[in-house]
Amino acid sequence: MIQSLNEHNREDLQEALSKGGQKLTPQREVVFAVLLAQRDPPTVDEVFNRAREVMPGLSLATVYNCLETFVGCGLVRQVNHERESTRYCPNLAPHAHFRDKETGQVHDIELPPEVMKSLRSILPPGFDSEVIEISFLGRAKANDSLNSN
Amino acid sequence: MIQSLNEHNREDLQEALSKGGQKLTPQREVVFAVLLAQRDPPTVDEVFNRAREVMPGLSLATVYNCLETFVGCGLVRQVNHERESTRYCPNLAPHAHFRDKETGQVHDIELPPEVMKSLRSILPPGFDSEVIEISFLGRAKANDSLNSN
DNA sequence: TTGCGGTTTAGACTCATTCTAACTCTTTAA
DNA sequence: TTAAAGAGTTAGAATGAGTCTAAACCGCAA
Repeated sequence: MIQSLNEHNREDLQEALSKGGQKLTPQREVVFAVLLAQRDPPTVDEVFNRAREVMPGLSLATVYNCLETFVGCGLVRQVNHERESTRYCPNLAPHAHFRDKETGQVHDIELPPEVMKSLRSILPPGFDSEVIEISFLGRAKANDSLNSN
Repeated sequence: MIQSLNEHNREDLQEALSKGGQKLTPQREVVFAVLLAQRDPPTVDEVFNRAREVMPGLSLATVYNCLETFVGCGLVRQVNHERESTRYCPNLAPHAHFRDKETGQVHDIELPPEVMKSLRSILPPGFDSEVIEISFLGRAKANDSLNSN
């Protein structure tokens, strides 16, 4: 079940939004709370359904808007896997994603700085990259609850 | 302009297809030739348009079918970038993709074995991965024709 | 109180991709 | 030689994630 944001998280959200010139709204609070509550990370549709339990009038368009706003403010990251629905994850530390072929679950994989460095080193001169996306596809045994929060 | 396949490439195609229990057809030859002629790598639509110059009756559905068949036979790789149209690339050596933020061009980046190894090493025990996708987003100066073939 | 800008809403729209059913071609069987 | 079967191709309809649009809403400043 989705709780509302605690003081700390609300302040973080507030601050990040106002830095980006955006306001804190009830809808944005709920959507953000959903993201923090269960870091699947969820698709827009999943966010929508979870948020509606708390705010039944919420519209899908608003969920898209909120998530886009969060991305713009650097609060969450988009995660794409092949052609599947985009997922949104509030983990901002550099990390890769592992997608379980069988269950479809997505796990965060920590990215140590030396790996990041070796990745950056393979770029030919003249290539400058801001974003690196790494995703694994495979099978994960047992460890079901690695990144449920 | 798209040339037809040379002996060597036709044989490769032929062999890969029959290994996968598939036949060589005129349409598959044309689509494969398009992929080899210009390794953008192209979207389905681009393949479709280029192939139609040579085979005007070709249908979009067939292009989708051919490409899917090639992927199944291990002849080409799908490349996804965010939510953009899927691209198809005949480079099977392990490589990452670099997408130029400004031009939208996609460049292949070679992946040295030691980088592959260090990537694999960050997976927690129990995680087994067959496919690793790495994509950079950024800016590439000047070197426009790095992987036009 | 009125007006304004930003936010939210429902529903229409877009567009890549998939599905479907008819058609063609090649091969095998009679 | 024809018939039946099976794979491949085709056009067009269907799907579904995401975007757009125009109207309604809300908090705030004049």
